[in-house]
Amino acid sequence: MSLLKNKILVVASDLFQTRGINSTGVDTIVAVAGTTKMTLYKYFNSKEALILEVLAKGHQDFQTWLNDKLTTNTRKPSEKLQKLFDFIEEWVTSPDFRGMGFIKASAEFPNEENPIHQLSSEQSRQFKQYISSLAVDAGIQDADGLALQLSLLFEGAVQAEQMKRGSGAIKYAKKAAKILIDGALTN
Amino acid sequence: MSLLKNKILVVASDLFQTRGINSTGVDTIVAVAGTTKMTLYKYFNSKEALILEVLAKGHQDFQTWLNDKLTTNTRKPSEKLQKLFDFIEEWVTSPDFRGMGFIKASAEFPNEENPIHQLSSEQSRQFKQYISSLAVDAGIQDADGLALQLSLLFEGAVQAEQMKRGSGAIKYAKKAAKILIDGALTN
DNA sequence: AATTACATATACAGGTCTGTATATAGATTT
DNA sequence: AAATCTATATACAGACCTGTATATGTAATT
Repeated sequence: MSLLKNKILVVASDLFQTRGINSTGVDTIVAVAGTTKMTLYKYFNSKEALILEVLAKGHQDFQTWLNDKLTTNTRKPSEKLQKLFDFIEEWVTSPDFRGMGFIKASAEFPNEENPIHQLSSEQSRQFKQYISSLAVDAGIQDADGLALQLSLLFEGAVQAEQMKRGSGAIKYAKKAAKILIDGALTN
Repeated sequence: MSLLKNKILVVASDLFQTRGINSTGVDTIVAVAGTTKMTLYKYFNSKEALILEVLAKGHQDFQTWLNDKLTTNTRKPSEKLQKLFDFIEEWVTSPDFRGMGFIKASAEFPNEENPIHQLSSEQSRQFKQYISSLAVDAGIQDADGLALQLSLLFEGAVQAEQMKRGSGAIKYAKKAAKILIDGALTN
């Protein structure tokens, strides 16, 4: 991928998260990225296409990062589930944390027929599915149910952290997750 | 309050939730409300002032509704806490449900210095405080901690329901809430 | 009947937005 | 040296946005 294209994606992602998607014009993006609109529209057919790529990249980066963390630092399958929120905490409390793309995007584009909303919804589904696979490996019966509950805690904590940095919500999300996981494991 | 002003508030609230705040122009609002911009700007100094009033009214209506439900249908303090998510489920699954105002608003206005963001943040804090007071009455030690966890579940479920109607997230949020509450009560 | 209060109708100023058109500069390749 | 590729610089069309100015209508009150 072109260096410039990547720069545009990185800058756009940051601006979307910190200022909102609709509030961020392409003029601002190219100014911060140090390029021009002509170049942006060479790599992206429209602003919507740019948004979709930003979302896709953000989700992919997060999933890759999380999966690497889990496979590198755990051995037993049940361990993955229990350490999940440790890594999520690491991610949320990092200074670079800017929120979860699909959460904000779905709020800014509430219409269910909007492509951006649909991608957000799909990413949320995939993340839940990923947690569910961890739960299945850990031998949990209602894996989808637990995955849904954990993803609620996750999305709630990210939401809280987006609303007020340093809220400490993730600490309590972690505690709640532990209770729910332990309960599901002993059943 | 003037009938027209109320009509504008109701229409604006609905449009903000279903199409997004930034994507909804005042022209659309007055067209749907069956009035004109002159009237709108007589009752509201600016679009921002309208947004703030819509948020305030939405939060007040919800809090009033919830509090009435709880005081009418419960006797013991601990009962309130346990029935909390029953009424939240009733609210979320109602056909009129359009999401929680402050969740979407904080996503569309991420800047912490923005008045709309600040009001959203304050409303989130107040709701958490309300749950905490229920927990205190129920004799729970770490009332604030449990309240935070329950509000995470709540915001996560609302987020999930906004993203995909009929996701059933609230059912599992309810189960998770029961586990957390029971655990906190027996400590 | 005249005044007052409220709402409508319409137009527009000034700004911002997306997306494109045109011309230019620099670097690499042939 | 000429051609090609990539990016820049700049301007602009067309649409939409907020907020206001002006003129008109209509109902209630005095």
